[in-house]
Amino acid sequence: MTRNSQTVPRSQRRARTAERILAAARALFAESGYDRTTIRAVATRAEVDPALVMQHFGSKDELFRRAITVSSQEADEGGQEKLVELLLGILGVKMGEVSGTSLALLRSMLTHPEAAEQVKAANTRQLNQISGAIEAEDAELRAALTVSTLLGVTIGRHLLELDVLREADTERIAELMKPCLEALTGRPAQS
Amino acid sequence: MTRNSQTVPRSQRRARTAERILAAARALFAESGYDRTTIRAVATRAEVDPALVMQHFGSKDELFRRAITVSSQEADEGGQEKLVELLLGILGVKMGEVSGTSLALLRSMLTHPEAAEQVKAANTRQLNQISGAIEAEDAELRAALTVSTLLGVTIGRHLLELDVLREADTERIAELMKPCLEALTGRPAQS
DNA sequence: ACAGTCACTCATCGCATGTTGAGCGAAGTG
DNA sequence: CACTTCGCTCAACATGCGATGAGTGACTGT
Repeated sequence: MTRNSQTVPRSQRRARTAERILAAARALFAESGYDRTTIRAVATRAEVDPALVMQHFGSKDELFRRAITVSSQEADEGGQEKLVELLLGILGVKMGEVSGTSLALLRSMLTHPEAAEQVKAANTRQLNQISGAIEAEDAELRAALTVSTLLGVTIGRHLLELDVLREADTERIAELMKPCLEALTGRPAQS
Repeated sequence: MTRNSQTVPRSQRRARTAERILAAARALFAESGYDRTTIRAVATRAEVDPALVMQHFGSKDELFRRAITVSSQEADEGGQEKLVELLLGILGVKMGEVSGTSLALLRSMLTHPEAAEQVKAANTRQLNQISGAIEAEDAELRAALTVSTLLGVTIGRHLLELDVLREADTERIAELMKPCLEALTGRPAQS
């Protein structure tokens, strides 16, 4: 009668509550960031004792690490399309349905050192991918500006929740951003 | 022999230490954000007792409020130039020498509710100023995207401190961003 | 059915933080 | 010089946090 009073193997039950805790953690980290999210709050949301969270993840930092770690398959998906299409894809991924994992990460990137590292690493990855496809000079700088630009839009839309951006249609945003990105990348795929 | 062992009037002396505390607070808030900045740390940096900080500002929240409040003259400067020039001006202001006040505000905007409100308010102000000058349809949306874009670059450069952006010359960045902004605003001042 | 395992809870600790009030000593005032 | 004012410090409190370790009861395999 603890929670899942079904015939579920013990190991699987444990794995499920672990996932439930992780989901609660992701949600709260995404809402309030690292510092303002307490283990107690995560436990409450997961309908579990705070101590259990510790038993599962060892420490708050480790919980956070697990919460913001993208499944590395999720990270590397998205093939080798044309540049701007790729960028709009990033925009789409980041805007259409940004994963709770990403939001948790982004929310804390300005205040939690490791989150910042993680974001910088992700940026570097995208940057390399993009800059290789830019023919113009200053390819790296252009790529960095491009990524930052997209980051800004994502922040405005999902973290700050600026009304105008939140209400706007994803496709319309992508449409408006396209020439902007083309300009930054040296217009590889002009309309 | 406390600190300024000169013939300084008492009121002025108090005002000076208040300013010293405020400066320390701004620096720390800009470095670490609201939650990770402790009153004790501010006091230490200002070479002052923690209790004195309370006596001056009443609470940590009030200290933060004072630390992130732009002097309202500083906010409204920058005349009515042509649109893209204005934007590049914002870029310049935000990039060349971003004030500690702004950095303190920006650093906490994702985790501190009031900081978020403040940023959104500032964004709305800029948004109105910009959208009025855009002739294309979706003026508001375009303006919001423009502001978010600049926000992203500022974050990447000064908060995340992405290497490529930090090392880049301000003018070069402005130069690269110009066509991008023109595209977003409907190219009002084409080269 | 019995013993052991294991997911989970309870009570509690240590610590850092924001905040407070009493007190000190130098600057100001008559 | 007496007396007050006031900028400032010291010691302490209350709270909420992450973290710990002993305990409990249900599930498991034999």
